[in-house]
Amino acid sequence: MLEISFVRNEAAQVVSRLKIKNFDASMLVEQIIAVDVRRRNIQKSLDETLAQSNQLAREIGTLYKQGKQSEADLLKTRTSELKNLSKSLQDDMDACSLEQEKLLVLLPNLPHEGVPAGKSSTDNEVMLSEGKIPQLSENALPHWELAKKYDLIDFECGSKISGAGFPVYKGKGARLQRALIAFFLDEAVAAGYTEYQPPLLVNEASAYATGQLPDKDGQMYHATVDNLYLIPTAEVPITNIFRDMILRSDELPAKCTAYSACFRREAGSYGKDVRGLNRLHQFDKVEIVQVVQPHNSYIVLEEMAMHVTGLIRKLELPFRMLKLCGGDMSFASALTYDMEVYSAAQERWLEVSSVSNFATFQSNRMKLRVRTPDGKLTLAHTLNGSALALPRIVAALLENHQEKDGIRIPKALQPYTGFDFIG
RNA sequence: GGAGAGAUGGCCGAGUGGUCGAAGGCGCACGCCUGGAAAGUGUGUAUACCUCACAAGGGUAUCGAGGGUUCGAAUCCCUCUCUCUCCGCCA
Repeated sequence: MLEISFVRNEAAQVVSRLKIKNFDASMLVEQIIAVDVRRRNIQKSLDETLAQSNQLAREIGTLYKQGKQSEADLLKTRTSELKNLSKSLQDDMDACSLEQEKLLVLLPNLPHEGVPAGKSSTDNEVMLSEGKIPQLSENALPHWELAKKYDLIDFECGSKISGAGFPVYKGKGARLQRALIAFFLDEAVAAGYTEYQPPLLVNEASAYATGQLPDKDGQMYHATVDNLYLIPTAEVPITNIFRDMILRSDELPAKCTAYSACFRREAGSYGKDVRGLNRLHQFDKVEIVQVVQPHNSYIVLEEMAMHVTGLIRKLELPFRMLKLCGGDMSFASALTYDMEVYSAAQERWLEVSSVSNFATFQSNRMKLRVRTPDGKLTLAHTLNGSALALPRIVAALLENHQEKDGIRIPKALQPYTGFDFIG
């Protein structure tokens, strides 16, 4: 959520910068400012009215103490009018604030200056492209066939137990999952992140703070009896650790990492994109999150992106790094890098990580602030990224490293799997 | 799930209707003291919004959240949330 003071003072800038995201904000900004003017006028009258009744109450108190009953009673007659007035003003004020908030959350985050214009994923900028795309033999298999052949993943069994999109990992397949999680966590800890184990179900306030609510309501599983949401990413509980906090500047950067299962309804997805591990309702992911001071958040974004590319490199997978164009960026992001690995048998790029700087967009919603050394309060910047999402990594690992009679495990992973070959 | 106790500022902790945004202590910041430090000592130390130059000054709100009683509530009443203790259940 953008700050109201910013929208008020920089309305033109808000509108022009959101054009990069193909978002026409002119009407919305106009409405917001109109409500803001109304709100401030109401507050002015409300404050005046309350000041009067406070003053009156003080006088009445003094008169009682002096034993001047009748004079006090006389003053009392004046209070009911003020009370009615302040009550109705308060109602107006509440309605106005609510409306303003409702409108304000409809505004996407402003894209960073470096974000290229564009409509869709085809307009993303390739920043980096690395690794050799393997030349597979004629009878190379896609990962879902490999998973079956080597008895690593049972999709049908998962369907029986839960439904499509809930695979059952088995034997070396299950061990590979555990190995990847441990590997990613160890790498993050080595890079200075503190490991967390967050709750997998969160309340409404948390889902709202990171922006899943209200806009992505239908994408989360909702346990309605207890009004809890299954997390779509560990970003939600981890970032919410810092909700309603004022941090000292020496407590930053706060670097957190967490493994979690992630749950996504993926409403509306279908077709070959969802085949095998490409898109699931439940999957595993290690997330990295940073809370930083505003001045260096973009440097930190680069650093986080490098951490992610380092992981992919160690897994010996061909990848590319994209800077997302305005049209392909998420609502809350100011700048996003996507990492894609090449899945050789499917002959397509798969997104395995998305690293974003949200600047103050999340911190404003969740009132996350830093006190700078000179005593001033300012909103912190939040960033996060997948490091990494497992399923597509597994897909690429199986497909790219397949050989005639099995699958080779990259060296970096071998200490974690305990085997170097799946055959 | 049943019974009880509680929730006050960064922390501890006073405060049962009146000028309380809140005593006192700790912590923190700055100053004095000191050769330097400790001790001592003085001052300051919540947040949001409005007014306004994001200054000073002023106003309003906030003592878990929401509602109510009252001229006036941290203090009384109601609802909810959370924490703790005991019992039950349980990986």
